[in-house]
Amino acid sequence: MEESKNHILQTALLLFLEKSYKAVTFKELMEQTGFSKGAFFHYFKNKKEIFEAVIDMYLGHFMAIDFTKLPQTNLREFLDAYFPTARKMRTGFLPLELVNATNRYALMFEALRILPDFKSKVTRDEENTLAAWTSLIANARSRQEIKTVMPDEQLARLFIDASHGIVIHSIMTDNVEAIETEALSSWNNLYLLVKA
Amino acid sequence: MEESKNHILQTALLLFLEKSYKAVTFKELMEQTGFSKGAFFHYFKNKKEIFEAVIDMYLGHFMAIDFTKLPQTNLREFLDAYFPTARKMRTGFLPLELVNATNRYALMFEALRILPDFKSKVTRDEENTLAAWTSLIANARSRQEIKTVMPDEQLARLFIDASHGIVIHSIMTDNVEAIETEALSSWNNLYLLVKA
DNA sequence: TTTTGCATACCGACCATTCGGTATGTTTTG
DNA sequence: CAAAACATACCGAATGGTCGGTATGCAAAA
Repeated sequence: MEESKNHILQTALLLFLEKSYKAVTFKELMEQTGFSKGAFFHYFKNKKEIFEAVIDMYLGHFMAIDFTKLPQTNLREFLDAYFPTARKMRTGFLPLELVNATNRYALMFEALRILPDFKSKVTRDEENTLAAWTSLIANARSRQEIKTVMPDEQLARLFIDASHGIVIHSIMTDNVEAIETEALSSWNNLYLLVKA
Repeated sequence: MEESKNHILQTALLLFLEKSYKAVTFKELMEQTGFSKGAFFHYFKNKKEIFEAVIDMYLGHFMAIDFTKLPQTNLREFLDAYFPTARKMRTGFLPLELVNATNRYALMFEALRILPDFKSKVTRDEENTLAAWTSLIANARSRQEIKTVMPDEQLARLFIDASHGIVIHSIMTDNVEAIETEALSSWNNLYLLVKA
């Protein structure tokens, strides 16, 4: 039961990652999962409920990072630990090559438009992220690791927006392989600007 | 002829902005334009060709900014002039409220996945943007407006990525109205960090 | 100057296919 | 044997696309 349902959800996630909601059909879902149509309607009420379940799972496993697993006082250590930790969170769950940046963002936008409840979850996630960074910055400042007149939250925003922006820029320049490297480079530049 | 075709394209753009390619149907296109199905197939070979034409028009009128219309040596003036210029480019063409950030990015992602040629155009656009910013930074540095050890292009990236990232962050925090304000604030913070 | 011929612009009925969804099985499992 | 886990057959609606037709304009021919 739980196994079949998970199999359906993982397969559906891969499809929804590469195509829009409407573009994914039961035909494909059946082919990719090996299940018949009856199985789908046994576990889910309709197509939208499958999509909702997929997004729920996706949000839990892929979107936000668990900041408690990262250094919370030392900014330098935080930056260096970020991507290894992020990568570890996701491995073992899905073929990560398919979960590339373009598809991840496309899926987020699709969910934002289709699922009314999704927006508030994303908002909460992003606010938590901002809070975590802000607290980190404040700690780094009080430890005199950094020194600047910029308020904590605004500096936190510079780091966060840089990481979002690098993804978009990398997508647009067809250079998604370099996202981690470029993010580290930009974070480092920011860091040097505010280092005490 | 040209008028009818434009009417179709503008109406189709609005639909493709708010829904995915597959989710937009001829039924809706007919209702919104007032044209019959025959008209569409008179002007276009099929649905995909309509989408392509829409994206072509969209790219020309909405995406990139004309950097020649902006100050190219003074960074401060450039930042202040950016959004007024950008806004001017777009007015008079479509109801801009509908062309909000979420829909614009969603359309870009959809086009990236559906139209094979789109990626290269976006890439070229983004590379031009980077070149323009880099040149601007170089000028500002040689005028001693700014002073930092960071290379021109990397500093340009910080500004560009900040603007992309702010859009994403604003979408995720459901705060798209504030995009311009926040971008100006972040740009200003960056500016203060590197000002001579 | 009128008529003929043809191209353009558009309509709407029609078509095959595909879609999501249901109703009814059959098999497996506890 | 009863309930859960599927499979199969089928349905109505919607989809993208076609096709024959018409109304209008415009240029060449008479």
